[in-house]
Amino acid sequence: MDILFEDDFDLNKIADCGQCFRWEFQNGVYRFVYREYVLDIQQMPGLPDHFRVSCGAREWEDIWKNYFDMNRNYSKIRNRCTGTQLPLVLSSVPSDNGNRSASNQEISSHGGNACEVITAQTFLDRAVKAGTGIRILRQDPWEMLITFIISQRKNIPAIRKAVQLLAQTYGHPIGDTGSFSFPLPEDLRDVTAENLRELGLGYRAPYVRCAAQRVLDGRLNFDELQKLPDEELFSELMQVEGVGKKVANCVCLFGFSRTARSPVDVWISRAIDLCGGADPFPAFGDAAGIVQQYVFYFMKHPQR
DNA sequence: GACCAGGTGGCCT
DNA sequence: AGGCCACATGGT
Repeated sequence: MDILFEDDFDLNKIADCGQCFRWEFQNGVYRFVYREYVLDIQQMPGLPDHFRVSCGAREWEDIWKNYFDMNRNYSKIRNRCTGTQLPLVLSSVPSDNGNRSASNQEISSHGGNACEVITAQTFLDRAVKAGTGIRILRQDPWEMLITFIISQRKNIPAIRKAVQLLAQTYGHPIGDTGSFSFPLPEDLRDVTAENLRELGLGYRAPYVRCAAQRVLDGRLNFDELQKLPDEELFSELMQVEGVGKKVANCVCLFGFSRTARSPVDVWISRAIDLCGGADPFPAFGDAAGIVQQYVFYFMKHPQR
């Protein structure tokens, strides 16, 4: 089935902005997995708004439209969040080191860093522009909890590998797609922390074991958590061993679609420093998490 | 072979 | 409340 998207939708950025670790890319086609569903999706060459998906209209409406957060207007949010007035804080950011002018190459080859001084708002505006096309996926809360527990002190390729291994080992094949489901708490009922260590999870293994146990014995109930306001949801998630502020906020944002939450990791922490030291994200209210995500992408792709 | 990665919990002032 | 530190492992 072919679809025309009117709003922001850049598959490269959606996949590569550090929110999702279960996508694959092959021959121009992206694959996403949600619970028992697998979607292959590709942008039609030369037609930026046209996409071809492997599912029919029914599955798109029932599953994937929600997964891709298609009921939210991202271009409107971008317009509302740029050009606003923040306190004037000057910061030096590395300037466009992706260009290939001879003089810049010379500077960087001698270890020097060309910098320019801009305001925090200019920095944020550039980040939003660079991240245009990102959408915050509505992923499975349990999968987000485990994934972001695993994510701590790992880089993104390592997270992808660990999550993939976890699915291959304790999930199950989905039809004949070659993809695997993410293991449910029941799938981990008889899996020990030692078993999980064998996957290379290191000190995170008992955290994953503990999270599964909390769901199995009813102390963690995702249907109940859905009903809680942001702050209470956040505190409940913080009760899980190995879940601190950052992971709890990631689960709120990516698993419960709480876009007012803005996780602070090492990259966002650097961005906050560039903005003068005060966290600028909460001021964006319900869009805080979305702006944060644009900035996270921008920090990792400064040349765009 | 350093250094770092979408951090957290515990212990110390 | 805030500053250190160990923690397991793999990517660059």
